[in-house]
Amino acid sequence: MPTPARATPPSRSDPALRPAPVETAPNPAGAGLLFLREEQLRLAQDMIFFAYRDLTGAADAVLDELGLGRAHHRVLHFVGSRPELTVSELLGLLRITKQSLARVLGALIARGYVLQARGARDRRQRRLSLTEAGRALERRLFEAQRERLVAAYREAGGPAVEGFRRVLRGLMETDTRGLVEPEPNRDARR
Amino acid sequence: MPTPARATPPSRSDPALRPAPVETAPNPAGAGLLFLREEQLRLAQDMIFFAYRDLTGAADAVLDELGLGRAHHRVLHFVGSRPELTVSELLGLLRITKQSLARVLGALIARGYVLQARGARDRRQRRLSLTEAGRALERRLFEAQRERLVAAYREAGGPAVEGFRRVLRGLMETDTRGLVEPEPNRDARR
DNA sequence: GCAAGTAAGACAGCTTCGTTGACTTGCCTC
DNA sequence: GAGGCAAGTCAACGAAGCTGTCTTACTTGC
Repeated sequence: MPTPARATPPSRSDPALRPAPVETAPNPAGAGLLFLREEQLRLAQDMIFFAYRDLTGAADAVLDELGLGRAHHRVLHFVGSRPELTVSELLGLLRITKQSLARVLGALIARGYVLQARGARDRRQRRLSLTEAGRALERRLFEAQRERLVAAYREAGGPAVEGFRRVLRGLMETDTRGLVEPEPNRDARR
Repeated sequence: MPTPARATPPSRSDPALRPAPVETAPNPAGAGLLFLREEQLRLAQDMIFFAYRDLTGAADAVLDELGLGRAHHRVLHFVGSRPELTVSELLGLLRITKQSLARVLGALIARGYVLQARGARDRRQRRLSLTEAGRALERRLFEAQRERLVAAYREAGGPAVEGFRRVLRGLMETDTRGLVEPEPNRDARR
């Protein structure tokens, strides 16, 4: 889902913009172990889009101020939470090409937000980490989103959060799920 | 969160790329009506990113085949589920500028996927809808994502889905929530 | 009936962020 | 020492955002 953009809504007014009800047989009679009517799935698509759009958008003010883009934010986010990350690991997380990353990462290094250090075991690698300024910026960006996250979790309540995680986990590709496991049976080597 | 991109992961290998544990006081003792430790929130950010990235990516094969992009998909999606949508309503949903939309929408009209018709009550408006070809394409795109959605919902189970919705709803801006209400107390006028 | 405001679209130009392919350098592993 | 992987670089391109200004057609309110 391409990044929802950053325009100020030209007409935010009042819209009664709910999705039209789908004209299907009203619950295919017996089909429903789970209410997987198409309309439900489409609603999920909408909600994921809106949530992503708005959570993302919450950090824009900070980014604009510094002349950075959302791509920079993503890099700061991942480098921040996974210090010693290598370039190719980062590429795999973001799922973009080396060239796309190079521009963004280069800018962050040039501005003194990110550090590179040759890997100790494998000196071809560049292990990435945040500088002090990088940590500070990442924190500002995080804070900008934090309120929204906290409010959503708190309003929804504990069991809802548990369900939220379960579903999101199922939406991810199987080989990515290991990155967000609750139980940290981590082993030493990378 | 800018659109996750469409590159083939250059090195998808094996990474033990979990986020590093945050060194904080291990659960601020009594603070937790809800486990809102920072680490939990960061995990949510990761999961939302990955889920969005992968759900979005599921439709790419179809889009590539037709030389369309994710922006086209978003337009087809919203026009498909909200027939008679006006241009400014669509702008409000996508949160992009008129010019950005014009390019994408223009392409879809030129290729015969989307129709415009002057509004009956207000003839300045152009109400959008899908042509037969547009409906067919939108369906193909939907099917490409459906499997993933169904699997996630089914694995997670009913209560989890309910929680998933509650949290997503809380992440959205308040004035967008009305668009995804379960109870349709819709009124006639738009 | 006219003025003001709104919906849509067009033109011009820019930026960000994605893409490809080819090539180099350094380093590890066998 | 050969082969292969990690990283970086150059060149060129394309998609999809953004800005601001302007026109046209239409509605609405006075």
